[in-house]
Amino acid sequence: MNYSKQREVVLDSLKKNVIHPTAEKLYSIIQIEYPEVSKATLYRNLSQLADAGIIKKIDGLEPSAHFDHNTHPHYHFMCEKCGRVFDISTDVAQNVTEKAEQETGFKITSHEIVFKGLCKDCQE
Amino acid sequence: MNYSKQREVVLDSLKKNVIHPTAEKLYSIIQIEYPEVSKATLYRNLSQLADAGIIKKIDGLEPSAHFDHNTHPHYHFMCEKCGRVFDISTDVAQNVTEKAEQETGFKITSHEIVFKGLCKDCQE
DNA sequence: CTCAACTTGATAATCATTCTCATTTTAAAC
DNA sequence: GTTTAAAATGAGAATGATTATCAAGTTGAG
Repeated sequence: MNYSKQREVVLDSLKKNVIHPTAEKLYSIIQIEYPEVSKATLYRNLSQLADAGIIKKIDGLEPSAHFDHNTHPHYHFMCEKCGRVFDISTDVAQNVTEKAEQETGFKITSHEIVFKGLCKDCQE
Repeated sequence: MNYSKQREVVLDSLKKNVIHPTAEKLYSIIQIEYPEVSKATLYRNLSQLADAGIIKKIDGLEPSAHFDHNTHPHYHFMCEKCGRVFDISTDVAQNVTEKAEQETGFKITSHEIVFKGLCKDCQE
C-alpha cells in the first residue's frame, strides 16, 4: 500500500471517532474537514485497511457495516434505543473458540459476539 | 396475521431447508414448486415471520441476510470455504448475558455469536 | 353475505456498496 | 531531478439486497 493523503484522513478520522461509525457516518464526518475525500475512496480505503488488519469491520450490525480502529479482540454491544455501539471485554465469554472447536471438530479462525439491548443512559 | 397460502409456502420451505438459506436462495428454491410466490411476498413474509418470532434472522452473515426456522437459542458457524452455515450449541458460551450485564450495567435483551472457519469436510 | 383489514404481484425506489475508467500521485530506478 | 510503472483518486454508473407503492384480490369476524 502506498501512502495517500486520503487514506491517512480515513484512518485518522476513524481513530478519532470511537463511536464505531458506519461508512456513511464516517463519510459525513470527513466531508466537513476534508471534502476532497470521495465516497469511492472512503469505501475503498475502509476495505483495504480492513484487509490489511489495520481496522476491523464489525459484522452483525446490519444493515450497514460499522468499522472499528481497535483490532484487539473484543465484542460489541449496540443500544437499540440510541444506536450507539460499545466495546465489551472478551472476559464475558472465555475459551469459546476452544469449546466450539472441541464440540464440532471445525477449525475456527474467528468469531464475533454482538449484544443488543439498552445502554445505561437509555435505561432511565 | 391472516392466513395466506404464500406465507405457508415460505415457512414450510424454510423448515425443509436446514441450510440457513439467504432470502435469494430460498426464493430460487420456492420458485421451482411455487412460482406464484413473488419476491416481494417472500421478503415481506420473512420479516413478518421474524417480527412474530416464528423464524429468526441471523446477523453477522453479510452481505445478505440468512434465515433460520429454529428459534431456540443457538449460535452459528459459517464455513469460509463451502459457505454452509451450521448450528452451534449455546454450551460453548455460558452465562454470557449475565456476565456482560454485570460488567457493563447495560440491559441485554439478545446476543448472537457467529464463528467462521473451516468445517470438517473442508479441512481435508 | 359484507366489509374492513390483510395480503398479494409487479414494479419502482432506495440504500449500501462495488465497479469503471480516465486522470493524478507515489516511489523506486535511473 | 527525470522517467516510469504501479498505486490511488474522483465522479458517476452499475449492482445487489431490500423496502416501498399501489391497485387488485383474499381473508375472516360479525
